[in-house]
Amino acid sequence: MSVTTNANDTTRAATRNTIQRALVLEAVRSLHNHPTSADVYEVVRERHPNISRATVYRNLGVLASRGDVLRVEVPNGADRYDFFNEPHYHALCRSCGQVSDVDMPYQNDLADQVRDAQGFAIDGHQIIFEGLCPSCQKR
Amino acid sequence: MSVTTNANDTTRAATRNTIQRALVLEAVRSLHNHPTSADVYEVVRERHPNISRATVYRNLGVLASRGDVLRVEVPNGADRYDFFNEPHYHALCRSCGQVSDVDMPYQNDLADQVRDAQGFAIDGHQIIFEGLCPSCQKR
DNA sequence: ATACATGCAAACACTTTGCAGCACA
DNA sequence: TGTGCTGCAAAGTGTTTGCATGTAT
Repeated sequence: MSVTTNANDTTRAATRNTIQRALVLEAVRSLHNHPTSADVYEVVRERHPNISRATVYRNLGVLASRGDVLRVEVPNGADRYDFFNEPHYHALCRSCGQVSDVDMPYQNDLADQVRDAQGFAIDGHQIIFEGLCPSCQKR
Repeated sequence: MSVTTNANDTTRAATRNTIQRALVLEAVRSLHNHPTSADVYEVVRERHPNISRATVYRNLGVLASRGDVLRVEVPNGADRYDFFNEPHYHALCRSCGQVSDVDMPYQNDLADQVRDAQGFAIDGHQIIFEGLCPSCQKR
């Protein structure tokens, strides 16, 4: 019987483990400050100078859709990435745009408090706290 | 005594009431679907064809900072504007990007539940519910 | 009269995409 | 050995800015 490739493994799409992808993942895991794609690019480039921005963007996308990293979509700013993958909330600095994790219980039943969502089928939420980060408070 | 302009009125910066600004405000007030700047531009252009995008952007900024309209900064999408200026929450359609108001009590004391915000001075928050809008549910 | 506002175009920040060649499985 | 991935460049989207001119007050 000729089984072509690995027809049994339907759990994950065929993806390749390239050096670039591994370096991108490693960079996000090592940077605990919600790096932007530009931050990741700079770090990866130290070890792999020829990598292109497009590859970083593409791999951040792949890793995020796999759940290996968390994409934090910041209003009016570059996306940021988080090595921490449990659902949680973020604080955004109004002044410098820095993002931090916020330690607060996850509100699993928040949508229950919604009285009317104009017919939307709500399946998730995010909370972004706004304020000033420690260093911007001092200025 | 020569009082130059209106030196007594220190409450508001000197702004001019231009046709363009009035039309932008009117457009946001008439569009109850959280228009983007592009939507506003299109509407204003019907009556004032020569208006430039830059003027629309500048006026939306002025009106938002005055509090005449509410700017809704959507992650990964164009800013949207709301004629409704009380604090409230929004729902974002994952599929088409449409934004709707959500009827839910405003959580004035939400920040009290934060155990640790890494030293951030939190002064506000936003909640964005995510899901599918009515028309995208049917597809 | 003067300074804020406009229109235009260019620049900007961030991200995606088309394509030819490369390399992992 | 094939197709997923890469690097490059170009294009795309949304927004801001420099500058000369215009206009509300």
